[in-house]
Amino acid sequence: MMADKVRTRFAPSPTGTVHLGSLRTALFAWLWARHAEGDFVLRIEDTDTKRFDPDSVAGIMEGLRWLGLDWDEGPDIGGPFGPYTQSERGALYRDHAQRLLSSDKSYRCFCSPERLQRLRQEQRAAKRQPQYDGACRHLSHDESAARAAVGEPFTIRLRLPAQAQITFHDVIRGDITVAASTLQDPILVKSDGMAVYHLAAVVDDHRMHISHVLRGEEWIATAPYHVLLYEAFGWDTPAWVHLPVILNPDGKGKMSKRHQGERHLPVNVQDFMTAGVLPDAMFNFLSLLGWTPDASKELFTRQELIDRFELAMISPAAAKMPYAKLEWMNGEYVRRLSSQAFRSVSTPFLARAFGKSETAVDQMAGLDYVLPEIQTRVKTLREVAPWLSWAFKSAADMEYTPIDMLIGRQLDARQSAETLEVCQAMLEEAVPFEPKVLQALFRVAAQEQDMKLGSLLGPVRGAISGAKVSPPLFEMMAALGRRECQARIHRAHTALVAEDVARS
RNA sequence: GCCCCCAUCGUCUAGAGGACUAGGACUCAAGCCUUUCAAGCUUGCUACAGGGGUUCGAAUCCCCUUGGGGGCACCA
Repeated sequence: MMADKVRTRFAPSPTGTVHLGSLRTALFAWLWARHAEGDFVLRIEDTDTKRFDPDSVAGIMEGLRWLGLDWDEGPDIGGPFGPYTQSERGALYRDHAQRLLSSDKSYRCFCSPERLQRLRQEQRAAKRQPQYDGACRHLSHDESAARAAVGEPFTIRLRLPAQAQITFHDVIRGDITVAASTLQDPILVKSDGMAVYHLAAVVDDHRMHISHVLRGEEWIATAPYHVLLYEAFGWDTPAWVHLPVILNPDGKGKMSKRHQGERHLPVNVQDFMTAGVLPDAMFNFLSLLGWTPDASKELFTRQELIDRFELAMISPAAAKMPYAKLEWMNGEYVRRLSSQAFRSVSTPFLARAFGKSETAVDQMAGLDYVLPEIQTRVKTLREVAPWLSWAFKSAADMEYTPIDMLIGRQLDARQSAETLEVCQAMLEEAVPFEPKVLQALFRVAAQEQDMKLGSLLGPVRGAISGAKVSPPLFEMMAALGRRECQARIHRAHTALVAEDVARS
């Protein structure tokens, strides 16, 4: 046995993408390994061939890398205790099952799935706990061996020892005691010869020297089987750490997509990636979901989180996923980005939103005027594009409907048109065509017209952006350039005049 | 139905018997700032699920009730 080195693992089954709850489990396991300068292992649990999705392994790795969780051993990089994919470890499990069989700690069960299902139904109907009735428990060695030799299909079940109750220690919750009467001899090996999770996970965790098993609390109910298996093999158990589940925002059940309806709240790692959540923000946010390193603050660097992480400080209570807080935190991280960094992380989102190549977006020099302004206005990167739709159009594409967007506060259509005329005339004077110069000019104009700056700017904002709400005007204008601004104002003016005629 | 886990503001949480007139953050509301919308700053609202114990003293320990969650597969 190795020294008491901390070794944790993340052991997803490749049946889809990484779910929020799994991601948090992976993060905590990683934090604990890094905190203790131990190892973090990635293991793929694909013993269920029916549900296996070959593409999902890549997705899992992509998600972990995105969050910044690197693994020291895993299917792609190997390691001293490989292979790290359970489907490649079948012989090992069969060998261990055999050991249990020879020592009579397990037995062959010839019951068909149909019989078992019927049994469960009857028990449920009788309001009793669905449980294996132990039909094959006392088969003689000879009969068992003979039936197997003839080729009759069988599973292997663990023979639970006779004891009143089983107690194990959970790092977060303390001792948990379960009455043995609620347990049944669990299947270890399926009739196709493949190990079931319980066997595979226990054998692997032991062989891979996992010191702390972090997993969701949905595993508490089956933990006694694992403890009993360790006992049957004569091995020391790892420390058990059952993390609380993450609930839907409405508190109804575990986080899942089906509960979100039309709202499409992000649930899988990829959802958060496409929503434009920053990995650093997600890392910070997820760390604080169930754990508080310091009650007086919310924003922590990765290193601070690693340094302070403590398993025993994790809350045992399930939490409803606080999306609003994630958004807020992501906004904090967005605002802390340098202008350059913000531009580069936004580029892919802009390219996708406007159907352009990233290079094309990169070449739009004018964006540098407005992007820093947008940086304070978004919480996620996906929100950047809607602030910039005006930048990806030409004057000819501008549509001013409803027309109100061109009408200034306390002005009518005619007055708004006149305002545009004044501004139009002014644009030639703006040299260079920069936000500061434009601002100075417009302030003077507002004074001369005896108008509030806001009123004067209203129609121009509409003309330039095609909306009543937009990024700061002068930055937009500088981004577009003099010619384009003139063209838009002209077009808007025409629309206003037409409106004025229609109204009178 | 049975077993297990959990329970502080609307939400995420601090709190490990006295430092609690229960702290922070998000959300929400108001004000300031202001070029629309944000951001920023200031202020405000709101909680120990209920009932019994233990104790000089309980949000903190115990029990019951209630509520919520998880589990009860040849899935993980």
